[in-house]
Amino acid sequence: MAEPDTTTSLRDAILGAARDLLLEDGYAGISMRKVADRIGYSATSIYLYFRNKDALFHALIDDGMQRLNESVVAAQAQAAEPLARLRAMCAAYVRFGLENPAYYEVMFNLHPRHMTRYPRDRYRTARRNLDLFATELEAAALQGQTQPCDARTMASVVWASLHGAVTLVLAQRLDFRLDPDAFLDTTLAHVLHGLLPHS
Amino acid sequence: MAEPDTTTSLRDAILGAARDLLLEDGYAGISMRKVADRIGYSATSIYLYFRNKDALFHALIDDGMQRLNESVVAAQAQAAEPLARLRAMCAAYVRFGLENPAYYEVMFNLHPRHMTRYPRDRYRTARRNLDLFATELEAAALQGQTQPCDARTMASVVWASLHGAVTLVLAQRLDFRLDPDAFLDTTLAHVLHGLLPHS
DNA sequence: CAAACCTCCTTAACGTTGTTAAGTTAACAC
DNA sequence: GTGTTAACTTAACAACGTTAAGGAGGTTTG
Repeated sequence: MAEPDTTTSLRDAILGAARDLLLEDGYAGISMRKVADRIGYSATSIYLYFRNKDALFHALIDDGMQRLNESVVAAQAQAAEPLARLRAMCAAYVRFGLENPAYYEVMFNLHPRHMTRYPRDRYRTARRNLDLFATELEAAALQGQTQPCDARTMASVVWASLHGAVTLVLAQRLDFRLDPDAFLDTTLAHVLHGLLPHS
Repeated sequence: MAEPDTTTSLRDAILGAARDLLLEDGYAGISMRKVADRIGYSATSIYLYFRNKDALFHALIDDGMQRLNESVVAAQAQAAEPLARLRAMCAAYVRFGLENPAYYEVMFNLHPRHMTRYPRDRYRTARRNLDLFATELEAAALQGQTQPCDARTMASVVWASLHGAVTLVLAQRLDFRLDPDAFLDTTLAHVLHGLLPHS
Protein backbone atom coordinates (compact mmCIF):
# COMPACT_ATOMS: atom_id res chain seq x y z
CA MET A 1 0.00 0.00 0.00
CA ALA A 2 3.05 2.24 0.04
CA GLU A 3 2.26 5.16 -2.18
CA PRO A 4 4.77 7.40 -3.90
CA ASP A 5 5.67 10.50 -1.98
CA THR A 6 7.14 12.28 -4.94
CA THR A 7 3.79 13.71 -5.94
CA THR A 8 2.19 14.41 -2.56
CA SER A 9 3.96 15.09 0.67
CA LEU A 10 3.41 12.62 3.45
CA ARG A 11 1.49 15.22 5.37
CA ASP A 12 -1.01 15.52 2.57
CA ALA A 13 -1.21 11.76 2.22
CA ILE A 14 -2.04 11.42 5.90
CA LEU A 15 -4.72 14.06 5.65
CA GLY A 16 -6.19 12.35 2.62
CA ALA A 17 -6.30 8.98 4.31
CA ALA A 18 -7.86 10.48 7.42
CA ARG A 19 -10.50 12.19 5.30
CA ASP A 20 -11.26 8.96 3.47
CA LEU A 21 -11.63 7.04 6.69
CA LEU A 22 -13.80 9.80 8.09
CA LEU A 23 -16.14 9.60 5.12
CA GLU A 24 -16.19 5.81 5.16
CA ASP A 25 -16.53 4.99 8.82
CA GLY A 26 -17.09 8.26 10.61
CA TYR A 27 -15.12 9.52 13.54
CA ALA A 28 -15.01 6.21 15.36
CA GLY A 29 -13.47 4.60 12.29
CA ILE A 30 -10.30 6.59 12.60
CA SER A 31 -7.27 5.47 14.55
CA MET A 32 -3.71 6.51 14.04
CA ARG A 33 -2.77 2.99 13.04
CA LYS A 34 -5.58 2.71 10.51
CA VAL A 35 -4.67 5.99 8.91
CA ALA A 36 -1.03 4.94 8.71
CA ASP A 37 -1.81 1.46 7.39
CA ARG A 38 -3.84 2.92 4.58
CA ILE A 39 -0.87 4.78 3.17
CA GLY A 40 1.75 2.18 4.04
CA TYR A 41 3.51 4.01 6.81
CA SER A 42 3.87 3.33 10.50
CA ALA A 43 1.54 5.02 12.94
CA THR A 44 4.30 6.97 14.59
CA SER A 45 5.13 8.73 11.36
CA ILE A 46 1.98 10.74 11.72
CA TYR A 47 3.49 12.35 14.78
CA LEU A 48 6.18 13.85 12.61
CA TYR A 49 3.53 15.97 10.93
CA PHE A 50 0.81 16.34 13.55
CA ARG A 51 1.41 16.86 17.24
CA ASN A 52 -1.28 14.34 18.14
CA LYS A 53 -4.60 12.93 17.05
CA ASP A 54 -6.40 16.13 17.92
CA ALA A 55 -4.15 18.14 15.67
CA LEU A 56 -4.94 15.78 12.83
CA PHE A 57 -8.64 16.27 13.43
CA HIS A 58 -8.25 20.00 13.62
CA ALA A 59 -6.84 19.90 10.13
CA LEU A 60 -9.92 17.97 9.00
CA ILE A 61 -12.11 20.57 10.67
CA ASP A 62 -10.28 23.30 8.79
CA ASP A 63 -11.08 21.45 5.63
CA GLY A 64 -14.74 21.03 6.47
CA MET A 65 -15.14 24.65 7.53
CA GLN A 66 -13.75 25.71 4.19
CA ARG A 67 -16.24 23.57 2.31
CA LEU A 68 -19.14 24.81 4.40
CA ASN A 69 -18.11 28.37 3.87
CA GLU A 70 -17.98 27.89 0.12
CA SER A 71 -21.48 26.43 0.15
CA VAL A 72 -22.90 29.32 2.11
CA VAL A 73 -21.15 31.93 0.01
CA ALA A 74 -22.49 30.30 -3.13
CA ALA A 75 -26.00 30.34 -1.71
CA GLN A 76 -25.68 33.96 -0.71
CA ALA A 77 -25.11 34.94 -4.32
CA GLN A 78 -28.23 33.20 -5.48
CA ALA A 79 -30.69 35.84 -4.34
CA ALA A 80 -30.87 39.61 -4.34
CA GLU A 81 -32.86 40.52 -1.27
CA PRO A 82 -31.46 40.07 2.25
CA LEU A 83 -34.23 37.82 3.50
CA ALA A 84 -34.17 35.67 0.42
CA ARG A 85 -30.40 35.40 0.68
CA LEU A 86 -30.72 34.46 4.31
CA ARG A 87 -33.16 31.73 3.42
CA ALA A 88 -30.84 30.37 0.75
CA MET A 89 -27.90 30.45 3.15
CA CYS A 90 -29.81 28.60 5.85
CA ALA A 91 -30.92 26.00 3.34
CA ALA A 92 -27.33 25.61 2.19
CA TYR A 93 -26.18 25.11 5.76
CA VAL A 94 -28.73 22.39 6.35
CA ARG A 95 -27.90 20.74 3.06
CA PHE A 96 -24.22 20.73 3.89
CA GLY A 97 -24.95 18.92 7.13
CA LEU A 98 -27.09 16.29 5.47
CA GLU A 99 -24.66 15.72 2.64
CA ASN A 100 -21.51 15.66 4.77
CA PRO A 101 -22.54 13.97 7.99
CA ALA A 102 -19.03 12.82 8.83
CA TYR A 103 -17.58 16.29 8.35
CA TYR A 104 -20.45 17.80 10.25
CA GLU A 105 -19.77 15.44 13.10
CA VAL A 106 -16.13 16.36 13.59
CA MET A 107 -16.80 20.02 12.95
CA PHE A 108 -19.59 20.58 15.40
CA ASN A 109 -20.58 17.51 17.30
CA LEU A 110 -17.29 16.31 18.65
CA HIS A 111 -17.25 17.35 22.23
CA PRO A 112 -14.41 19.17 23.90
CA ARG A 113 -14.34 16.25 26.30
CA HIS A 114 -13.41 13.95 23.47
CA MET A 115 -11.06 16.32 21.83
CA THR A 116 -9.06 19.33 22.80
CA ARG A 117 -11.04 22.36 21.81
CA TYR A 118 -10.59 23.51 18.31
CA PRO A 119 -8.39 26.52 19.02
CA ARG A 120 -10.13 29.87 19.08
CA ASP A 121 -7.78 31.46 16.62
CA ARG A 122 -8.60 28.80 14.05
CA TYR A 123 -12.28 29.62 14.16
CA ARG A 124 -11.66 32.30 11.57
CA THR A 125 -13.62 30.48 8.93
CA ALA A 126 -16.44 29.65 11.30
CA ARG A 127 -16.72 33.23 12.43
CA ARG A 128 -16.55 34.43 8.88
CA ASN A 129 -19.50 32.17 8.22
CA LEU A 130 -21.42 33.63 11.10
CA ASP A 131 -20.59 37.12 9.87
CA LEU A 132 -22.17 36.28 6.54
CA PHE A 133 -25.42 35.62 8.33
CA ALA A 134 -25.05 38.73 10.45
CA THR A 135 -24.52 40.87 7.38
CA GLU A 136 -27.74 39.76 5.77
CA LEU A 137 -29.61 40.10 9.04
CA GLU A 138 -28.42 43.65 9.42
CA ALA A 139 -29.38 44.51 5.87
CA ALA A 140 -32.82 42.98 6.36
CA ALA A 141 -33.34 44.92 9.56
CA LEU A 142 -32.32 48.19 7.92
CA GLN A 143 -34.90 47.64 5.22
CA GLY A 144 -37.52 47.01 7.87
CA GLN A 145 -38.05 43.45 6.69
CA THR A 146 -37.34 42.08 10.15
CA GLN A 147 -37.72 43.46 13.59
CA PRO A 148 -34.65 45.32 14.77
CA CYS A 149 -32.15 43.20 16.65
CA ASP A 150 -28.50 42.75 17.40
CA ALA A 151 -27.38 41.12 14.19
CA ARG A 152 -24.48 39.29 15.78
CA THR A 153 -26.62 37.74 18.47
CA MET A 154 -29.39 36.88 16.07
CA ALA A 155 -26.94 35.27 13.65
CA SER A 156 -25.92 32.88 16.43
CA VAL A 157 -29.55 32.27 17.33
CA VAL A 158 -30.37 31.35 13.76
CA TRP A 159 -27.32 29.19 13.51
CA ALA A 160 -28.05 27.42 16.79
CA SER A 161 -31.55 26.56 15.65
CA LEU A 162 -30.34 25.16 12.36
CA HIS A 163 -27.58 23.31 14.14
CA GLY A 164 -30.03 21.77 16.59
CA ALA A 165 -32.26 20.57 13.79
CA VAL A 166 -29.43 19.16 11.70
CA THR A 167 -27.89 17.43 14.69
CA LEU A 168 -31.22 15.93 15.64
CA VAL A 169 -31.71 14.48 12.19
CA LEU A 170 -28.14 13.27 11.74
CA ALA A 171 -28.15 11.54 15.11
CA GLN A 172 -31.41 9.90 14.12
CA ARG A 173 -33.02 11.22 17.23
CA LEU A 174 -35.91 12.87 15.47
CA ASP A 175 -39.31 11.54 16.45
CA PHE A 176 -39.64 8.59 14.12
CA ARG A 177 -43.19 9.60 13.18
CA LEU A 178 -41.86 12.73 11.47
CA ASP A 179 -40.38 13.07 8.03
CA PRO A 180 -36.87 14.52 8.30
CA ASP A 181 -37.15 16.73 5.22
CA ALA A 182 -40.51 18.12 6.24
CA PHE A 183 -39.16 18.72 9.71
CA LEU A 184 -36.16 20.62 8.36
CA ASP A 185 -38.38 22.69 6.08
CA THR A 186 -40.62 23.57 8.99
CA THR A 187 -37.61 24.49 11.08
CA LEU A 188 -36.31 26.79 8.38
CA ALA A 189 -39.72 28.46 8.01
CA HIS A 190 -40.03 28.84 11.76
CA VAL A 191 -36.59 30.36 12.12
CA LEU A 192 -37.25 32.92 9.42
CA HIS A 193 -40.73 33.66 10.69
CA GLY A 194 -39.24 34.39 14.09
CA LEU A 195 -37.27 37.24 12.56
CA LEU A 196 -40.26 39.10 11.15
CA PRO A 197 -41.61 42.26 12.76
CA HIS A 198 -44.32 42.06 15.39
CA SER A 199 -47.81 42.15 14.04
CA MET B 1 -13.08 1.73 49.40
CA ALA B 2 -15.23 -1.36 49.58
CA GLU B 3 -18.66 -0.22 50.62
CA PRO B 4 -21.29 -2.31 52.32
CA ASP B 5 -23.69 -4.02 49.99
CA THR B 6 -26.24 -4.74 52.64
CA THR B 7 -27.93 -1.39 52.15
CA THR B 8 -27.62 -0.93 48.38
CA SER B 9 -27.34 -3.62 45.81
CA LEU B 10 -24.17 -3.71 43.79
CA ARG B 11 -26.12 -2.67 40.74
CA ASP B 12 -27.18 0.51 42.47
CA ALA B 13 -23.68 1.11 43.77
CA ILE B 14 -22.30 0.86 40.24
CA LEU B 15 -24.88 3.29 38.94
CA GLY B 16 -24.13 5.69 41.75
CA ALA B 17 -20.41 5.59 41.11
CA ALA B 18 -20.94 6.07 37.39
CA ARG B 19 -23.18 9.04 38.07
CA ASP B 20 -20.61 10.57 40.42
CA LEU B 21 -17.84 10.15 37.88
CA LEU B 22 -20.08 11.59 35.21
CA LEU B 23 -20.72 14.70 37.28
CA GLU B 24 -17.09 15.04 38.27
CA ASP B 25 -15.25 14.38 35.05
CA GLY B 26 -17.86 14.14 32.33
CA TYR B 27 -18.22 11.31 29.88
CA ALA B 28 -14.52 10.97 29.17
CA GLY B 29 -13.89 10.52 32.88
CA ILE B 30 -15.72 7.24 32.99
CA SER B 31 -14.11 3.90 32.41
CA MET B 32 -15.27 0.54 33.65
CA ARG B 33 -12.17 0.23 35.79
CA LYS B 34 -12.62 3.64 37.37
CA VAL B 35 -16.24 2.97 38.21
CA ALA B 36 -15.27 -0.36 39.76
CA ASP B 37 -12.32 1.07 41.69
CA ARG B 38 -14.52 3.69 43.27
CA ILE B 39 -16.72 1.11 44.91
CA GLY B 40 -13.98 -1.40 45.62
CA TYR B 41 -14.93 -4.05 43.10
CA SER B 42 -13.23 -5.39 40.04
CA ALA B 43 -14.14 -4.02 36.64
CA THR B 44 -15.54 -7.28 35.42
CA SER B 45 -18.16 -7.30 38.16
CA ILE B 46 -19.97 -4.56 36.30
CA TYR B 47 -20.65 -7.03 33.51
CA LEU B 48 -22.72 -9.09 35.91
CA TYR B 49 -25.23 -6.25 36.06
CA PHE B 50 -24.81 -4.45 32.75
CA ARG B 51 -24.24 -6.11 29.43
CA ASN B 52 -21.56 -3.60 28.47
CA LYS B 53 -20.53 0.01 28.86
CA ASP B 54 -23.34 1.20 26.63
CA ALA B 55 -25.93 -0.47 28.83
CA LEU B 56 -24.47 1.30 31.84
CA PHE B 57 -24.76 4.62 30.04
CA HIS B 58 -28.27 3.89 28.94
CA ALA B 59 -29.18 3.54 32.59
CA LEU B 60 -27.65 6.95 33.25
CA ILE B 61 -29.63 8.36 30.35
CA ASP B 62 -32.81 6.93 31.87
CA ASP B 63 -31.92 8.72 35.05
CA GLY B 64 -31.25 12.03 33.32
CA MET B 65 -34.42 11.81 31.24
CA GLN B 66 -36.40 11.33 34.40
CA ARG B 67 -34.88 14.41 35.99
CA LEU B 68 -35.44 16.52 32.90
CA ASN B 69 -39.02 15.39 32.71
CA GLU B 70 -39.62 16.35 36.30
CA SER B 71 -38.19 19.82 35.69
CA VAL B 72 -40.39 20.39 32.68
CA VAL B 73 -43.51 19.10 34.38
CA ALA B 74 -42.84 21.37 37.33
CA ALA B 75 -42.45 24.33 35.00
CA GLN B 76 -45.64 23.47 33.18
CA ALA B 77 -47.60 23.83 36.38
CA GLN B 78 -46.24 27.30 37.03
CA ALA B 79 -48.43 29.12 34.54
CA ALA B 80 -52.02 29.01 33.44
CA GLU B 81 -52.01 29.99 29.79
CA PRO B 82 -50.58 27.71 27.11
CA LEU B 83 -48.05 30.20 25.78
CA ALA B 84 -46.86 31.15 29.24
CA ARG B 85 -46.57 27.51 30.15
CA LEU B 86 -44.61 26.86 26.99
CA ARG B 87 -42.25 29.67 27.85
CA ALA B 88 -41.73 28.28 31.34
CA MET B 89 -41.13 24.80 29.97
CA CYS B 90 -38.59 26.01 27.46
CA ALA B 91 -36.81 27.97 30.16
CA ALA B 92 -36.78 24.88 32.35
CA TYR B 93 -35.29 22.84 29.55
CA VAL B 94 -32.50 25.34 29.03
CA ARG B 95 -31.88 25.58 32.75
CA PHE B 96 -31.64 21.82 33.04
CA GLY B 97 -28.97 21.77 30.36
CA LEU B 98 -26.92 24.49 31.99
CA GLU B 99 -27.19 22.99 35.44
CA ASN B 100 -26.55 19.39 34.42
CA PRO B 101 -24.02 19.61 31.63
CA ALA B 102 -22.70 16.12 32.17
CA TYR B 103 -26.15 14.59 32.10
CA TYR B 104 -27.05 16.68 29.09
CA GLU B 105 -23.98 15.43 27.32
CA VAL B 106 -24.74 11.74 27.67
CA MET B 107 -28.42 12.25 27.07
CA PHE B 108 -28.24 14.19 23.84
CA ASN B 109 -24.75 14.86 22.64
CA LEU B 110 -23.23 11.41 22.69
CA HIS B 111 -23.18 10.29 19.14
CA PRO B 112 -24.46 6.96 17.92
CA ARG B 113 -20.97 6.42 16.58
CA HIS B 114 -19.59 6.51 20.08
CA MET B 115 -22.35 4.54 21.61
CA THR B 116 -24.97 2.12 20.49
CA ARG B 117 -28.14 4.06 19.94
CA TYR B 118 -30.25 4.53 22.98
CA PRO B 119 -32.94 2.00 22.09
CA ARG B 120 -36.12 3.37 20.62
CA ASP B 121 -38.38 1.70 23.12
CA ARG B 122 -36.57 3.39 25.98
CA TYR B 123 -37.28 6.83 24.59
CA ARG B 124 -40.60 6.74 26.41
CA THR B 125 -39.60 9.50 28.78
CA ALA B 126 -38.09 11.61 26.04
CA ARG B 127 -41.17 11.28 23.90
CA ARG B 128 -43.37 12.03 26.85
CA ASN B 129 -41.38 15.20 27.26
CA LEU B 130 -41.93 16.14 23.65
CA ASP B 131 -45.62 15.40 24.05
CA LEU B 132 -45.78 17.92 26.88
CA PHE B 133 -44.60 20.58 24.50
CA ALA B 134 -46.97 19.39 21.79
CA THR B 135 -49.92 19.58 24.17
CA GLU B 136 -49.29 23.19 25.02
CA LEU B 137 -48.65 24.05 21.39
CA GLU B 138 -51.96 22.53 20.42
CA ALA B 139 -53.79 24.37 23.15
CA ALA B 140 -52.17 27.65 22.15
CA ALA B 141 -53.10 27.12 18.52
CA LEU B 142 -56.69 26.33 19.42
CA GLN B 143 -56.94 29.59 21.31
CA GLY B 144 -55.55 31.41 18.29
CA GLN B 145 -52.48 32.52 20.21
CA THR B 146 -50.20 30.98 17.63
CA GLN B 147 -50.50 30.29 13.98
CA PRO B 148 -51.96 26.89 13.25
CA CYS B 149 -49.43 24.14 12.84
CA ASP B 150 -48.81 20.46 13.31
CA ALA B 151 -48.16 20.39 17.02
CA ARG B 152 -45.97 17.32 16.91
CA THR B 153 -43.70 18.74 14.25
CA MET B 154 -43.55 22.12 15.91
CA ALA B 155 -42.73 20.57 19.26
CA SER B 156 -39.66 19.00 17.67
CA VAL B 157 -38.77 22.28 15.99
CA VAL B 158 -38.93 24.13 19.27
CA TRP B 159 -36.95 21.45 20.99
CA ALA B 160 -34.30 21.36 18.25
CA SER B 161 -33.80 25.10 18.53
CA LEU B 162 -33.40 24.98 22.27
CA HIS B 163 -31.14 21.98 21.96
CA GLY B 164 -28.94 23.75 19.44
CA ALA B 165 -28.59 26.77 21.69
CA VAL B 166 -27.86 24.75 24.81
CA THR B 167 -25.36 22.59 22.98
CA LEU B 168 -23.62 25.62 21.58
CA VAL B 169 -23.22 27.17 25.00
CA LEU B 170 -22.21 23.96 26.77
CA ALA B 171 -19.60 23.16 24.16
CA GLN B 172 -18.28 26.69 24.58
CA ARG B 173 -18.63 27.26 20.91
CA LEU B 174 -20.71 30.38 21.22
CA ASP B 175 -19.12 33.47 19.72
CA PHE B 176 -16.95 34.66 22.59
CA ARG B 177 -18.17 38.24 22.15
CA LEU B 178 -21.67 37.20 23.22
CA ASP B 179 -23.00 36.72 26.70
CA PRO B 180 -24.35 33.18 27.07
CA ASP B 181 -27.35 34.13 29.19
CA ALA B 182 -28.36 36.96 26.92
CA PHE B 183 -27.95 34.65 23.95
CA LEU B 184 -30.18 32.01 25.52
CA ASP B 185 -32.80 34.62 26.40
CA THR B 186 -32.79 35.88 22.85
CA THR B 187 -33.08 32.34 21.55
CA LEU B 188 -36.08 31.68 23.76
CA ALA B 189 -37.76 34.91 22.65
CA HIS B 190 -37.05 34.13 19.01
CA VAL B 191 -38.41 30.62 19.26
CA LEU B 192 -41.64 31.81 20.84
CA HIS B 193 -41.95 34.74 18.46
CA GLY B 194 -41.68 32.30 15.58
CA LEU B 195 -44.86 30.62 16.76
CA LEU B 196 -47.02 33.75 16.67
CA PRO B 197 -49.59 34.34 13.92
CA HIS B 198 -48.61 36.20 10.77
CA SER B 199 -49.08 39.91 10.94
C1' DC C 1 -22.00 -35.63 56.97
C1' DA C 2 -20.33 -35.07 52.41
C1' DA C 3 -21.06 -34.14 47.66
C1' DA C 4 -23.11 -31.20 44.29
C1' DC C 5 -24.61 -26.80 43.09
C1' DC C 6 -25.40 -22.01 42.73
C1' DT C 7 -24.37 -17.16 43.45
C1' DC C 8 -21.17 -13.63 43.41
C1' DC C 9 -17.06 -12.06 42.55
C1' DT C 10 -11.94 -12.08 40.93
C1' DT C 11 -7.64 -12.90 38.24
C1' DA C 12 -5.62 -13.28 33.87
C1' DA C 13 -5.68 -12.36 29.41
C1' DC C 14 -6.69 -10.53 24.48
C1' DG C 15 -6.74 -7.08 21.25
C1' DT C 16 -7.06 -2.30 20.64
C1' DT C 17 -6.11 2.49 21.62
C1' DG C 18 -2.89 7.16 21.75
C1' DT C 19 1.67 8.24 22.57
C1' DT C 20 6.86 8.28 23.67
C1' DA C 21 11.70 6.82 23.45
C1' DA C 22 15.13 4.91 21.10
C1' DG C 23 16.91 3.22 17.10
C1' DT C 24 17.79 2.73 11.81
C1' DT C 25 18.66 4.06 7.23
C1' DA C 26 19.80 7.01 3.57
C1' DA C 27 21.41 11.30 1.73
C1' DC C 28 24.45 14.92 1.86
C1' DA C 29 28.62 17.93 3.54
C1' DC C 30 33.42 18.50 4.07
C1' DG D 1 35.67 8.51 5.35
C1' DT D 2 33.68 10.77 9.01
C1' DG D 3 29.83 13.81 10.85
C1' DT D 4 25.27 15.53 10.53
C1' DT D 5 20.64 15.74 9.49
C1' DA D 6 16.15 14.29 7.90
C1' DA D 7 12.70 10.78 7.48
C1' DC D 8 10.99 6.88 9.13
C1' DT D 9 10.47 2.39 12.06
C1' DT D 10 10.42 -0.90 16.02
C1' DA D 11 9.43 -1.64 20.69
C1' DA D 12 7.19 -0.43 24.43
C1' DC D 13 3.87 1.79 27.96
C1' DA D 14 -0.34 2.55 30.20
C1' DA D 15 -5.12 2.52 29.62
C1' DC D 16 -9.19 0.86 27.43
C1' DG D 17 -13.62 -2.58 26.74
C1' DT D 18 -14.42 -7.17 27.05
C1' DT D 19 -14.23 -12.42 27.58
C1' DA D 20 -12.94 -16.86 29.64
C1' DA D 21 -11.92 -19.32 33.39
C1' DG D 22 -11.74 -20.04 38.27
C1' DG D 23 -12.45 -19.51 43.26
C1' DA D 24 -14.83 -18.69 47.78
C1' DG D 25 -19.00 -19.25 50.53
C1' DG D 26 -23.44 -20.57 51.38
C1' DT D 27 -27.47 -23.68 50.20
C1' DT D 28 -29.45 -27.63 48.66
C1' DT D 29 -29.56 -32.54 48.01
C1' DG D 30 -28.17 -37.53 48.48
